[in-house]
Amino acid sequence: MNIYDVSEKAGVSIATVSRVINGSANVSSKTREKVLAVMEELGYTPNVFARGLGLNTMNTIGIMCADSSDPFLANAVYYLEQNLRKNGYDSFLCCTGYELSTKQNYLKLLLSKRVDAIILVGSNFLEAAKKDNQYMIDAANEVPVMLINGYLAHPNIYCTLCDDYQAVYDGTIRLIEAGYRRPLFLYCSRSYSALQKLSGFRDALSASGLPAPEESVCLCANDIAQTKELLCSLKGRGLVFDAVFGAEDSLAVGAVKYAREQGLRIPEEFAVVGYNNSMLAVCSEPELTSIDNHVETLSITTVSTLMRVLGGNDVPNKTTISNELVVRGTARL
Amino acid sequence: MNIYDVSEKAGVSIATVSRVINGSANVSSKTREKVLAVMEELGYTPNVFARGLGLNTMNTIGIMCADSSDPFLANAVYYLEQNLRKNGYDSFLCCTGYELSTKQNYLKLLLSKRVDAIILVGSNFLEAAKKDNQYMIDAANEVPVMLINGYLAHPNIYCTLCDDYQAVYDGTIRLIEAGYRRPLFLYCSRSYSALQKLSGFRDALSASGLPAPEESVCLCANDIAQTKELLCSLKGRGLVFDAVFGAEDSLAVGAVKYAREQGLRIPEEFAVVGYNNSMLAVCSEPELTSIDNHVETLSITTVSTLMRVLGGNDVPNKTTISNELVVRGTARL
DNA sequence: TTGTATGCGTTATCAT
DNA sequence: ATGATAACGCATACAA
Repeated sequence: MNIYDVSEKAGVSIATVSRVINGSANVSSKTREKVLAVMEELGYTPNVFARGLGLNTMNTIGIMCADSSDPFLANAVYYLEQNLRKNGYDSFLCCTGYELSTKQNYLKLLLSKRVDAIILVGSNFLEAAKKDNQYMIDAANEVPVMLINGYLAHPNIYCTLCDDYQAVYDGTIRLIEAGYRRPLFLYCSRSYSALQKLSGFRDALSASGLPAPEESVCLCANDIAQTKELLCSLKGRGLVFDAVFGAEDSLAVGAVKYAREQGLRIPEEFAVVGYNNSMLAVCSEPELTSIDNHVETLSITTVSTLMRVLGGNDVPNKTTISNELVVRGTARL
Repeated sequence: MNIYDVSEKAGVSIATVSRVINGSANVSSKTREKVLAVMEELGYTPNVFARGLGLNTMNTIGIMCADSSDPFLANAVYYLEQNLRKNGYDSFLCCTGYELSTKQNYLKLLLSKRVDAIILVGSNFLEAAKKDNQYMIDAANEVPVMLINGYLAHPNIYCTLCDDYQAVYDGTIRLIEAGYRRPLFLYCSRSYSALQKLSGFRDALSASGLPAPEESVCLCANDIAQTKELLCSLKGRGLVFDAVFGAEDSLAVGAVKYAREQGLRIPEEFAVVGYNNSMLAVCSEPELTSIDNHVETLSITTVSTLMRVLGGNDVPNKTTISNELVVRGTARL
């Protein structure tokens, strides 16, 4: 079943059938209807490979994310897929894990599949060492590369980020102003985004004239139970803190569990702020005060930016979305 | 940059280059190495479209799920993608939403992309009306269709499910034996899986000789806060219940919040059991006793079954995985 | 408005 | 073991 079958049955040439398929104006409406009728009758579908061979595109976007079961990434993937489809693009999904070499391989693989663009979701794609980001630059030489929550200045790389630095800075200031003088910052990755948050926290301490000892920030595992244990042991070792700002909601939930175990009243004696405003925030008891980074907006913006890029428009390389502090029970700010 | 460039530079014909690419045995090792060297030097990558045109496949599997941000589905998608890739297949992701016509369209779209098989994740793809499942049967006439958590008896449709009926049946029995004589079942969808769970609950009540009035099961929204409200209003209307079995963890969390608001002690006065053993389970306070449906096993089994099908093996149409009750704080069973 | 002929980059068949 | 050449199904430049 191919274009020849249709053309034969419709009594026209394959060129005409092709024109109908591609909505060319140069077809008489009578011919068009005849052809459409035959296509319908035969249940004809153009062969995407033959089509791709000529056009060298299959209207497909490669999406890479480290782990699509992470709630933030899962949401992003969902919104991306939906919006890409609205624009007539399909999505090739790649869950790369967190290892550099794997990411590099998968990116090459996507390119070899002739995707029209690549979207990298999550700041974990940005490596600390500059040369380790070369693979993204190489990719950008072939197709547009979109970064969600990461920033890399290079032609044909377009970044959409939420202002993590500012969000944590502002949130920390509000914690301090609310009377929590010894906030502790927890994070669980050295990604671009995590480091931004970290800076925001440190700068807020400085700006408030509070001491910012090394112990006021702590790297930990992205796990509720382990976070609780960590906090217990920190407390056991004499560290004093009256609030926890988690770089992820899961860390914040761990802090809530810690407070409960220690018999600390939330939010009177102990405050907790999370990040992402995920389902965990409303699951927690009390519910988490958390920063919403507007995943949906982030995703929609990325797609619309990409569409403009593919349309040949001139587009800014960096778009920043502001976050929002959602106040709930763990911190009345 | 194509196969001709390579053949020219290597001083062989394109046929030989093609043989090298495809690992044909009929190439002298000397020639092979020469060609490989040239390919490496030129950074040559075969054109997937031309390849697809000849082979009529691109080693791609279509994955459909209603909403990749649902934790259960997100996990499944993640494991599927990983395992498919291990087997040399790429994944086309489609988030279809819950509307029938949309699902039908997306399935057709995947077929038109010439995927080698389709995996439908989640029992929400099975409609109550038999004729509404015809679209899957149509698809099965073209490529293997894999169902995760759904059952449809038809050639070329392969189902992998966890035994939801048995899991809920057993769990309910254990609740009753532990002394909770008035369990309430909450569910939030009419999917195949949800109905299985419902039957399990009802049968457990009967088997225990307990009355099973219509009010002992309740359809509600998949939302923590709304579930809590619903339970409060049920209680207000005089319904008596001392345990809640939620068809999803989120419903169970809602029940925990309800108990807290009512001042009921968990698990002494009030027990809660969830389903999926998701992150919500350990986030909740107390942590949820929940049924683990082994998403990873489910996904791995699906992929390995698919590989056997694609390999031309004879494969059973239905594989059932048993679940496991994970006991935590909300019900000491 | 319509048809003819060619190219797209492979794989596969057939010779050699 | 290797090479020449015909599909594969479509889009498109060009001709009519």
